[in-house]
Amino acid sequence: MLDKTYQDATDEAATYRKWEESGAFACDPASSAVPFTIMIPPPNVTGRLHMGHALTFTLQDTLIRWRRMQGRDALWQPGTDHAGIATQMVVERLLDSEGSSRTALGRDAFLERVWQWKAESGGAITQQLRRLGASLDWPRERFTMDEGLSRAVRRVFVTLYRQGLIYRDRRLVNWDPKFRSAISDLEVESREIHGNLWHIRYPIDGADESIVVATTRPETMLGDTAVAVHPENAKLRHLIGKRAVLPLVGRAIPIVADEHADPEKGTGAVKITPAHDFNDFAVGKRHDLPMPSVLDMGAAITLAEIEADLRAVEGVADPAFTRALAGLDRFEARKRIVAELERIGLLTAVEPHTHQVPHGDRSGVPIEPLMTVQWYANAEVLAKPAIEAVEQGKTVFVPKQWENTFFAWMRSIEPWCISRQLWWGHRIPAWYGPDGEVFVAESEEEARGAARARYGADQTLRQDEDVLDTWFSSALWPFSTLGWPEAAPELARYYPGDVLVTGFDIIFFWVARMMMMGLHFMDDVPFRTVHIHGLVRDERGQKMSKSKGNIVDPLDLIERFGADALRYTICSEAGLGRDIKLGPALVETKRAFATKLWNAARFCEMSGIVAVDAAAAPAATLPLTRWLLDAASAAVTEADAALEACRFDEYAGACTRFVWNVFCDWFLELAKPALASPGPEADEVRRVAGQVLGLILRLLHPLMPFVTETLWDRLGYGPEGSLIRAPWPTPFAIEGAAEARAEMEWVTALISAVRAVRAEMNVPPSQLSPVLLRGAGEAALGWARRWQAAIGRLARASAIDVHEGEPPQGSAVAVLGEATVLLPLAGLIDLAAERARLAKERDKAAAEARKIAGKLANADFVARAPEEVVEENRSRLEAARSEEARLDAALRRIA
RNA sequence: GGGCGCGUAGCUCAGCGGGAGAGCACCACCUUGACACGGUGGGGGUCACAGGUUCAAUCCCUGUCGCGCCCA
Repeated sequence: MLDKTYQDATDEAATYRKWEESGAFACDPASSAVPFTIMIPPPNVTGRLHMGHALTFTLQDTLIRWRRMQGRDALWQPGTDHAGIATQMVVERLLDSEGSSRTALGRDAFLERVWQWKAESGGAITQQLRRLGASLDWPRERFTMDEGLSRAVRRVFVTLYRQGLIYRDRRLVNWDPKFRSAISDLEVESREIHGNLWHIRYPIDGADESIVVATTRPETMLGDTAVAVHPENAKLRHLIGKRAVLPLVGRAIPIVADEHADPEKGTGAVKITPAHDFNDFAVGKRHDLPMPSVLDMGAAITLAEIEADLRAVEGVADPAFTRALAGLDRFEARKRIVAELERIGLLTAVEPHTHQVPHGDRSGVPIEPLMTVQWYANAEVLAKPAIEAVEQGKTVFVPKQWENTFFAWMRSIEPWCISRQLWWGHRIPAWYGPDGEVFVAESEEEARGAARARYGADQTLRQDEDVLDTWFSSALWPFSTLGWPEAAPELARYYPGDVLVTGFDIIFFWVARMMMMGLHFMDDVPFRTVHIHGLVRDERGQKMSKSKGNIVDPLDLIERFGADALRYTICSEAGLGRDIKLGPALVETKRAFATKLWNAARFCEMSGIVAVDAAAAPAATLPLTRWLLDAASAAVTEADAALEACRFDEYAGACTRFVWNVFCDWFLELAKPALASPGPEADEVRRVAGQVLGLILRLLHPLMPFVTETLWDRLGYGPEGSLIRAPWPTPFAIEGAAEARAEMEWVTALISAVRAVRAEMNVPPSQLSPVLLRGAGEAALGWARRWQAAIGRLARASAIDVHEGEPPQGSAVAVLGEATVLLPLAGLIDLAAERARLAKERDKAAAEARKIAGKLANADFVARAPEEVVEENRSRLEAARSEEARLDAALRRIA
C-alpha cells in the first residue's frame, strides 16, 4: 500500500541511482532507432547549479526523456568546459590563501595544481545535475581539456591557420589589467560611472591662442597624437590644420578635422589617443597618426614610447614631472596629472559627468584598450555560412525572432581575438624559431620538423606562451565530443544534433561559434533547432544576483519540495521566450500537483485498480470509460504538439488539466458508485482506470520523472526503474467516443448546475433534494437514469425524476440545454434570494441574446461573414432566448 | 541614438480576427469512505490610450504613453 504522502527527497536519490546503474540514460550507437541528440551547452567546471541551470537543464531533460520514450536513440551529451579565466581565478585564490601564488609555482606546477583542484572539487555541477533528475549519458562525459578534445582544438587551429583564417595581428584589444590578459568584447560589460569631464587647455603652437579639449581620461593624454574638431564646427573650424602643444609632454600635435568630435559634447574638441581608445584608434587610422602606448599590461604609466618626445615648455610641460609618473597606476596618475594641470593653469573646468565605462565582467575592473599582438580568427569569413544556414532554415531559432539578434551580431562581427594571456587552457600550437619565424603545427615534433626544413638544422624552438579562448574549444563541442577528428561512428550518427537549448545571452557565445566551426569542419550545422528560453528572476521580477541577495538556490528547493515540484514549476511557467518569476512560494504551491497524482494513484490502489500492460490496446464499452480514454488520447495529442513546439507550459497545462480536472475531478468521482458494486461494469472501470493511470504516468514522466517512476514501480506497471524506457503513449481512436462525450458532458453539466444552485441558495450538503427534469429529451432522460447513483452522490440528489407541468411550490430552477432542472426545496430556500439569482441569470441571458441579435441584424455581417459563423450565432441566439424565456417564467412563478 | 519585447481579473500569466480564460489570492460553504498540498460554488476585467483597416478588433496596421532588455 502506498504511503499517505510521497517522500520525495528520499525516494528521488534512490530512483536516480537505479536509472544510472541500469544504464537507462545511455544512447546506443548500434541501434537502428532514429537518433535524437542534445549537446549540453557545457557548464563551467567551476560552476555550481543555479536557477538558470535548473531552467535550461529541466527543459533539456524533459525533451530528451520524451524522445527516449518515443523510441528514439537519445543522446544527451554531458560535460563541462575548462573556463580559462574562472578556473585560473579559483585556483589562484586558493594559492593565495596558502601564501603561494601562480608565479611562485611556475607554469608546470601551477597547471598540475589546477588539475588537482579539478579532480578534487571540479565538476560539482555534474553531481548537482543528478539531483535535478537530468538523464545525461554520464559515461560519455567530456571535458574541453580532455586529450581527445584538445587534439580537436589543435587540428582546428592548424587547419584554420593554413587556410589563412587564423593570423597574428597588432591592434587594440580589450585588456583586463587585473588578469593581464586580452578578453572578449562579450566579456566586457558597461557600468555607469559618476566621473568628471575635465576641460584641458592645449596651447596652439606659435600663436597666442589655445584649444580646450574635454576628456574623461586625462591620464591617457601623454599618448595623445592629435586633437579632433568636427569639420563643421563653426567656432573651432579655424584651428584645423594648426598644431597644439600637448601639455606635460611638450610635443606639438595636429588639430584634425574628424566627425568623431561631437560639436555638442563637452567643448567640441576631443583629444585623440589612438593606442588607448577604440574610437580614437579609428581616428588615428583615418589621419595616419602615430599610436604610442603610455599604459602597460598592468595599466600603469609607461613612458618608453614617448620618452624621446618629452621636452620642457615653459608653463606647459615639465619633463621632470612627467618622468615621475612612470610606473604609477592609472588612477594615481590621473590624480597627479589633474593636480599638475590645475597648478599650471591649464585645467579650465571640471564638469561632473556620468558615463558608461567598460569593465571586465569577471575581474570587475575597468578595461583598458591596449595595442598588443594577438592571434585572431577571421570571424567574418567563418560567419558567412552560418548566416546563410539560418537564412535558409537549416537551423531554426525558436522563438524565431532571435534570428534577428543572431544576424545583427554575425553580420557586423569583428575579428575574433582567440589568444589569452593565461596558463590554464589549450596552449597555442605555435612555435617560434630564433629569428621569430612561426611554426604552427599539431605537435612539437611536427613544428621541429618544419623548423629543421627551414634552418637546415635543429634549432631551439619556443612555444607561444598564450592559451586559446575557452570559447574556441566550446565551439567544437558538438563534434569534438563525438570523437572528431577521428572518424568515430558516433560522429556520423549524432551529428548534427537536433536541438540546442540555451538562453539568449548565449547566442553569441555557443550558438554563433558552434555554428561557425560546425559548418566549417563538418560541413553541416551543429543543430537543427535552437530553442532560446528566458531568464529566471525572483518572485518580484528582479534579476537574481549575489549583491541583491535574492538568489534562490535550486538545491534548496529540491531539498524542500522535491525535484519534481521544481521541474513542474519550471515547465508550467516556461512560456515561449518569457522570463520566469520564481520563488519558494510558487514551488510550494505547485508541489500540490505531485501530491494530487500520488493520492489519485493511492485511491486507485485502494480501489482494486491494478496495472495494465502499456501495450494493451485501449478499448471500452461504457460511456464513462470511452469518454475517459478519448480524453486521455486528446491529452496525448496536446502534449505532443506542445513538446514539438517547445511549449513546455502547454505540456504541463495539458497534463494538469487531464489528470486533475478530468481524471480526478470527474472520472474517479463518477466511477466510485460502480467501483463499489461488483460486476462486469466495475471490472471494465477498473481495467480502464488502470490503463489510463499507466498512460498518465508515462505522459507525465518527462515532467515529473521521480514520482511517476516510483508509482510505476510500486503499482507494478513494470520492473523497478523501467518507466524511463516505457513507450510514450500515442493517440488512439475510441469507438463511440462522440456519443460518450455527449453523455458525459450532459451529466457533468447537470451536476454542476445543481451544485451551483444549491451553493448559491446555501442549501447545506446534508440536506438532500430530489432533482426534477422538465422538458428533457429522450436521450437525456436515459442518461439521468443511468447516472442516478453518481448524480445522487455528487449533486446531493435524493432522487431523479421527470416532472412535466407546473413546478412544485418553492422550487429552485436551473436551465440546462433544452431541459429545466427543478429542485423542490420549499421552505429551505430564501425566495427573495432565489428571485435575485434568477433575475441575474435572466439578465445575463437577455444581454447575450441582445448582443447576438444585434450582430445578426447587420446585413453586412450576414452577407459577408462565413456561413458557419452566421449559423453558429443563430443557434447561440436561439439558446440564449430560450434560456431567457424559461428563467423569466420561473421568475414569474415565484413573483 | 538603433533594435527587440511587454502593457489582459488584486498578483503571475495564457489567448492573438467571430462567445474574455487559467493558476494563485479573495469570499461562502464543506473535515463526504484518495487528497485541507483537498472538494464545491462565487465575486472580480471600457483586454494601457488614440486613430485606422474590416461585416467583425484584446487579437492586424499607425501613433502616443508607460515598463523591460540588448546593441552603440
